[in-house]
Amino acid sequence: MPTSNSSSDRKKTPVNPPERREEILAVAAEVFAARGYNATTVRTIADAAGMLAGSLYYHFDSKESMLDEILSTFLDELWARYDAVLTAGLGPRQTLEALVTESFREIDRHRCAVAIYQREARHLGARPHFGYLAESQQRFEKAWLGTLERGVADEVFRPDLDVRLTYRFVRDTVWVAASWYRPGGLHSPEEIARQYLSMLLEGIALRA
Amino acid sequence: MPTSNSSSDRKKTPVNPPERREEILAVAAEVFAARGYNATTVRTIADAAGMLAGSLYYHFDSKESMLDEILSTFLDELWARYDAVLTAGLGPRQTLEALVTESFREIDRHRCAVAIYQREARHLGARPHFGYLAESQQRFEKAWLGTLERGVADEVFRPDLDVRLTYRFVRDTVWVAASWYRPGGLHSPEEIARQYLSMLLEGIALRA
Amino acid sequence: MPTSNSSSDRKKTPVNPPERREEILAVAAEVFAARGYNATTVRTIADAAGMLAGSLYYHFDSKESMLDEILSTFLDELWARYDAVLTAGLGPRQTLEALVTESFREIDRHRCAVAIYQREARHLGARPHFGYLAESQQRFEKAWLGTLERGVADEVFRPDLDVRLTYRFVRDTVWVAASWYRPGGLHSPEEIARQYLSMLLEGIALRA
Amino acid sequence: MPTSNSSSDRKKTPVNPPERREEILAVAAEVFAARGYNATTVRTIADAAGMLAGSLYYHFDSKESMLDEILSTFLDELWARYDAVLTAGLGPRQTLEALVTESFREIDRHRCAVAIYQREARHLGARPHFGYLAESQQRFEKAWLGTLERGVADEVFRPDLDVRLTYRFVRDTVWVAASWYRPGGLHSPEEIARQYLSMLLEGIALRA
DNA sequence: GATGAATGAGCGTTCATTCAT
DNA sequence: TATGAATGAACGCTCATTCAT
Repeated sequence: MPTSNSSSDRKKTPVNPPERREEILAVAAEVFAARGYNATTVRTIADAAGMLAGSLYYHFDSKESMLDEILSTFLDELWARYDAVLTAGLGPRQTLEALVTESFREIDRHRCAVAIYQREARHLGARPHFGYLAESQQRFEKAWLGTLERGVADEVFRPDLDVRLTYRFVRDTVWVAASWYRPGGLHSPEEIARQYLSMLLEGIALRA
Repeated sequence: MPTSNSSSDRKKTPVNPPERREEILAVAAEVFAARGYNATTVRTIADAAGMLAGSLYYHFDSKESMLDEILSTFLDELWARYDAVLTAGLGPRQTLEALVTESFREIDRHRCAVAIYQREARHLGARPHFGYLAESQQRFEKAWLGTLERGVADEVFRPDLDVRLTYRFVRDTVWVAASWYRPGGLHSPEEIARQYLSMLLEGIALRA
Repeated sequence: MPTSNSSSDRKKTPVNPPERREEILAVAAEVFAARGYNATTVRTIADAAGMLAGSLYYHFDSKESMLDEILSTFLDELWARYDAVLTAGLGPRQTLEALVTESFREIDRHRCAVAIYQREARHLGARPHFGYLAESQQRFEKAWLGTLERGVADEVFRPDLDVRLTYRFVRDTVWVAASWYRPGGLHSPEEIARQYLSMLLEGIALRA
Repeated sequence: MPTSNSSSDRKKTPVNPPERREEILAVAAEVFAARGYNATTVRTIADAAGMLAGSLYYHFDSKESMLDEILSTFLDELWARYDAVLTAGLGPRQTLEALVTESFREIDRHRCAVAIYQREARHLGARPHFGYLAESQQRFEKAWLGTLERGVADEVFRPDLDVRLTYRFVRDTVWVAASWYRPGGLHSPEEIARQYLSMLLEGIALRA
């Protein structure tokens, strides 16, 4: 189908300026993820983008606005996927599986943004402009905790589960994966999700 | 009564220097953990320690040397405990249980150091002076990976386990706990370890 | 009617370039006067002129060259008027009255240029390119001082006058008026001149 | 009188640290007055104070806080003197004379601050932190305008006076003097005041 | 004539560090 | 032991200016 082909081409050939912004943003995300936001200088970003520090300010208002755009773009997409899962009318186990899978997929697509989020969300959430980070955190907790609780109520998860503790364990394991995951490596996001879900649901002990 | 005298002196007049050092170090660990090493100024540490920034340099060579001492003290103690477990001749499941338990205990004792380690180890490991971080990382991997592999070989863990992936999941879940664990909270380290091990070994799904 | 036709064209299509220049110059003068030369960015001027900063450089060599043109245009006109007065063969009192009146008229016509001149002349005079500012200052002093001295010699001004001091007082009062004068306000330039001359010549005290 | 002598000495010998602040402030005022606040770099101030730019921040929060301290110190003193005059129960002519004299004295004491005030007050007044500048401006107008109006009512000033215009003329002449006055020059502040008052009250025209 | 994108110098400010007292 | 004052490098950012299109 040549039509869909040319439509995807349109996104890859550098026809229009807006792409420069996103190039810079990708570079910035990479550096923020590698060294931390505070430890990253705008000169480092500019170097990596092949320009001078001052030139960044033609495209962005500030270093912080780059961070903002990286994080909010990521969260917007994440929540689009999560909401699709949460409104699909799945049972608790299927919901859990879908959330885990989407999470690892998101790490695949936005590895840097996730890593930055992990590192900076807590202290950034305090600043008024980044209030959406704290909000997201709460929606997140509600989604996961609710799913676990529903699973216990529906008797698909163990009745003796400490759901708060379990929520934390799961949340951490999933997201921290951004710190070691490399796209194009041995495991696809779906494979990682499958492995993790197997461990989480069935445990690692061999059954008698 | 000379006993009570010397005891009250200890709090008012600086009898023995080592204590001042450790006070400062504890304060430094607290703020490093809260705000990140780079985002922490020596003035913040000094303020919290009730002195001026310059005065810290009587006790320490540099900001980095404080970080160094915090991390190496923690790792020394961690490895003392780990080595005790690893040389105790336990089976793989008991070894795993003991390592998890010791890890949560270590988080309880050195919460700040663990949090700092999590945040900074990767990029610090590159600097020659902090080579011991990378070394520790490797010993760590060997201990956990070996235990998992031994468990699979001994048929106490599932044969279909991807041990590398499992290692990463376990390592992350355990150590990231430092970011939310609060000493003196609802759960003791041992309780948290028990809950996590139950989840890890048996899974969260309800058995038929 | 070709006349009205060409007259309306002049406002819509850019027939002759010189007009664009002067539009920009007027805009620049306005913002230089309002915020000071140094505090004015070329972007501010360009915004107000409805173009991008870089585009200004098609019309002008530099920000400084705009300032230069504003000030020299103003001084050229000022001196044309002053010279007309000074060569008219008037007595000292009439000369003084005419200079004061022409000065307030000039403020009316070139308010911004006068305000800029007030603010920047002193430190600009040092730069070689703006030498004409210092020259103008000297011709200015000669004209006013000479008139005052002639007035004392001719016994139309008080013999106990400190002419240097009087010169400064008069000069300052006249030119600083540019900072509060608004064209089209309550008082015409001639009315202001009349009031000031009345005060200057007769004093404000009520005579017995 | 040795007592008054030693008391003035106490201000010149550099005994205590607070004086460093004021040295820097004096230097900053000098440079602000000479080149304008915006055009002055902190490096210029630091150079003139014999230190590096960063060192200024040990003594002051910011460049703006230096400006603030310069202006508010000046205004505090000015208003102390003005209030003394205004509450002394003098007649309008004596009040006018006293205000003019105090103003020139203030120029003598705080020449730089006055020059800075002249240049920057208008646009600074807009910023909330410098609201006191606008307030001062209003008190100022009230004091002078009131005195002139009282003088007209009491028939010591001419009945045909446009008091608003006269106020502006007087205000400008007095304060702009800061731009040419040099302490220790030919004329004392009192002498300048006497000359200006003579001109203002009696006029410069020779009486028949 | 004007734009979009970049340059490079310099700005106000921060901060780890030093050192005489 | 601790302080007060300074250093100097680097930081985020601004801005006059350039230039291919």
